[in-house]
Amino acid sequence: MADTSPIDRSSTTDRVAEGLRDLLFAGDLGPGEPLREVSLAETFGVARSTVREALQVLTSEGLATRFPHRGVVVTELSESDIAEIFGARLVLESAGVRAGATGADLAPVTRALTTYADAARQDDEVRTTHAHLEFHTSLVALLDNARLVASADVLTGDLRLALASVERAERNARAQVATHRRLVTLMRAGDERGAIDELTGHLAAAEVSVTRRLAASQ
Amino acid sequence: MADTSPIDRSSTTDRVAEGLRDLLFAGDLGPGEPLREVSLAETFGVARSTVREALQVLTSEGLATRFPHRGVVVTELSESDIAEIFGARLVLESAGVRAGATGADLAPVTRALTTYADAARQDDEVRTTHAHLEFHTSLVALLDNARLVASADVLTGDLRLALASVERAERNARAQVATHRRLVTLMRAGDERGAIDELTGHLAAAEVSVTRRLAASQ
DNA sequence: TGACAATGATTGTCGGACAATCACAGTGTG
DNA sequence: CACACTGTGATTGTCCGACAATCATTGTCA
Repeated sequence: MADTSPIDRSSTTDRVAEGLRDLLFAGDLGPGEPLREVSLAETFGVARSTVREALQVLTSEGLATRFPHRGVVVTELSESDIAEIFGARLVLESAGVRAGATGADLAPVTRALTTYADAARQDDEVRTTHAHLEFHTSLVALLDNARLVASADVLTGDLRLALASVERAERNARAQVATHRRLVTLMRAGDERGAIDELTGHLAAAEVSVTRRLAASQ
Repeated sequence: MADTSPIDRSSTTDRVAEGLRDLLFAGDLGPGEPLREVSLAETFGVARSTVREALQVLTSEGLATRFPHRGVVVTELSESDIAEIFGARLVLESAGVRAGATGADLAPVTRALTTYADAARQDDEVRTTHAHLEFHTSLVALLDNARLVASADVLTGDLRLALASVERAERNARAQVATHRRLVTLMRAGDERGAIDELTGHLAAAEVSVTRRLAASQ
């Protein structure tokens, strides 16, 4: 349990937070489920104060929500939350696409696209989803702005959380990849308008897909 | 000290965090200054664990920075940090301006502009600065997306922090107001391109101003 | 001068304690 | 029977004290 790796620079709090993130993303803890301090302290073998700090980290990332005097629960996303997340992503990613269509170095994006395509070809759902999100992050990264990338990461984290509890069937993975490849091509050609349109369409489609799946899971 | 207001729903941690924010924004605690847990606990009359939680809040807001085993210090912004902040603001606010130029209700923006102009007319520097930042936030608010507004708030918070230690001479307040008024006019006219250009120019000018002042303060 | 050890300050984590608050079940009353 | 009230247990919010680990600094010695 206490894996004291060669050089473990991370604090106990960080490790607990990481462990909790894993649980959430794996779907072991579904939205709305309470995160009790004492019980978590026991399972992780740490003090309650440490768990509290870890929970505060998760809360500041939006993965968990604190209700005063009632505890912390796994964040539940409403339909309007989903809409907000996709709206925010559109703002950030389209700004990245604009930069990409007007000169920014596209190498990182093409690299992300390649790994995405590879994962999809191998029908590895987990890796595919991850690579997909990585690709979108790479769009924001075109802006060369760590703060914006961090914001984008928070958004995708929230999404992963919402989707963890839902069966992640993305049968048309190949078609998805083609869409993204088209986006990159448009950027490379400097077609700003076209690239933005492609992105907008893709995100809109993804939003309805996510919303529908989420609604179905209740 | 313990002002038990009529209905005080806030936790001790929240109050300490708020107190710390006040100290930072007032410039009482300059960038780089350490925030010692025990000493803060004594001055606020609370336990060290409570201070730790408050410090974690400040840290997650970017106002403070934690160096493992060495403590928390007031965040110091480098020149590249400033550039990043303004870059991020441009992304968020120009998206808001786009929305404003294509139909979004401009009432909140005009209201913010009015209070800004009032403050500037009265030569109230503190209020003027605050209203100025409020105006820019209102641009992002046009997107009707709480997550993006929160991100914008963090950015302006970082800026306020950087400027707190610098003498806040904004002698040309009237000219500034005129710039913003022009921006609103362009939005109202639906001149997307023009409004974006106006915003871009304004932010660029502000960036050099801030950078210069910050460099001079060393 | 420069490597090294001793020292003091501070953080990271632990454990326990207790009041305040919440959720809920049981009780009594109209 | 509906409804307000009260008691009870669980949980959080906050406090306190403790101690090892780490860092910064100072003093020592080759």
